[in-house]
Amino acid sequence: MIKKRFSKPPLALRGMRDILPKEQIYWDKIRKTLPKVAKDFGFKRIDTPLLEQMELFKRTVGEGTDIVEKEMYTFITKGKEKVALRPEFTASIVRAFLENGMDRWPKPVKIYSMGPLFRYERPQEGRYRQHHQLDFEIFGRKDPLVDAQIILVGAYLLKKLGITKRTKILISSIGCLECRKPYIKKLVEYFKNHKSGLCKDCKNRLKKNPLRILDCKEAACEPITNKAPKLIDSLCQECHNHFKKTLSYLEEVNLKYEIDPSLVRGLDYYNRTVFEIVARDKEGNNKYALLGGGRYDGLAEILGGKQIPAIGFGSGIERIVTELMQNQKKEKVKEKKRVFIVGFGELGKKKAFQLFNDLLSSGINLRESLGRDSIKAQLKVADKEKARLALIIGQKEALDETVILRDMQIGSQEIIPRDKILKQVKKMLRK
RNA sequence: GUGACAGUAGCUCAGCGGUAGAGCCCCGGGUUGUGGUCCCGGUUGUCGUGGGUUCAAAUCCCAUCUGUCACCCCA
Repeated sequence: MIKKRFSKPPLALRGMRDILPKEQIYWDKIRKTLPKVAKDFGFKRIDTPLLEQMELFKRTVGEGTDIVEKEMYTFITKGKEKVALRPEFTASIVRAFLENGMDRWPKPVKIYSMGPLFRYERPQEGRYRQHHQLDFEIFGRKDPLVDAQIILVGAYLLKKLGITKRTKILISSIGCLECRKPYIKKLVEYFKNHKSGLCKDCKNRLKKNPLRILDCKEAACEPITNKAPKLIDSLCQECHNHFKKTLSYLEEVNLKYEIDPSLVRGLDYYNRTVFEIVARDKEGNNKYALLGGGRYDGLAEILGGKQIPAIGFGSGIERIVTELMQNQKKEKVKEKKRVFIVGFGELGKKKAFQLFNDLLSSGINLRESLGRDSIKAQLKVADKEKARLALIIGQKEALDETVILRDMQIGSQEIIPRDKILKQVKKMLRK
């Protein structure tokens, strides 16, 4: 018979990975923290389908862009419908918002979600085709206090996760369409005048995506981008005030921020406040964004609803996990007080199995390896599992209704009557 | 989508035309029923996949897939 190992089929699963138990402990921490943070701020959970009509994202992202044409995970179903694996949360959530009449809910409507997102990209570290994000959105309020509040949610979340140390809040405003259009004209003009000094990519961006030039990392471009007109300085009066107020609210809750005019959102539906919380390395350089978001007052309208002001952020879970793993020294201190059950011989195994069952709801952290025969092999596993105590039952103990209680640290042991064992174990563990 | 490099045991890797290897992990044992150290033994591979060159390919060539890095892009 030919043994053929089943492995991930090629092509279709490029950029997909398995998340193993070792990493899951950090995911658990996020899964546990998220609802608590949500509750503290009054956010309710929503889950939307992984699949949406391709049209939804085409409309929100804008047709003809790289995002739609080469980076969206799209396919055609048996029923010949064009669908896309969701590339982001916001569009799906706004769709759900409109479809479920949430604009009639008491405002503000605060919802959060967490789950996989997909992009059809060439994978590299930290950029998988399936990745995961958590997401917070507030609908129905255009007050700048809400802008500050959503940033506070992000900062609070990171704090609860224990990764405040090397983070920084970056904030900017990209204004509204009215301030942006003339600004982009001005910007393009400026870059055209300095075109010779720009790097090759930026010359390209000049036509396609002039805003991106602003955060080009090429040394050659830096002096030019530094002196480029800033969107922040071209805001209309209303947007300017909104930004000022947002900043002052941040100060009220002691959030330190840095204004970063190079913050750009790739999508048109964003307006006014944009922000990121970035992780920094030991030297203080920005490594990558842990979360990022912004205001999108126009998105609901794009999807055929009425105008609904909204703001939110998303956060890449893989990156948070990376951060958590780096702080891991602190995490793993807690050593579990484990109790290991050993049974051997036919009768001993039976009684040990029974003891295991009896202790299940006692709150004791139990382990066993009763599938092994020898007492030696079982104690070996007990040692590997760092058990504090071992409860041993062989033929003799089974008949006498007793249990050997062995202290794995000292190596001492005593014989305890079966009906006193729970009490004795608890007593020993308290020490 | 473009370019560079890589893929050999569960993991880290050596071998680079002539019988497929090491360390770690895993499993078992070191006489009656006791772990950590030590000692002994064992399992594991279509050498990523397909084709070609050759008497002979893990080794050379081509294609392909996957990964890593950089670019494009970054919701």
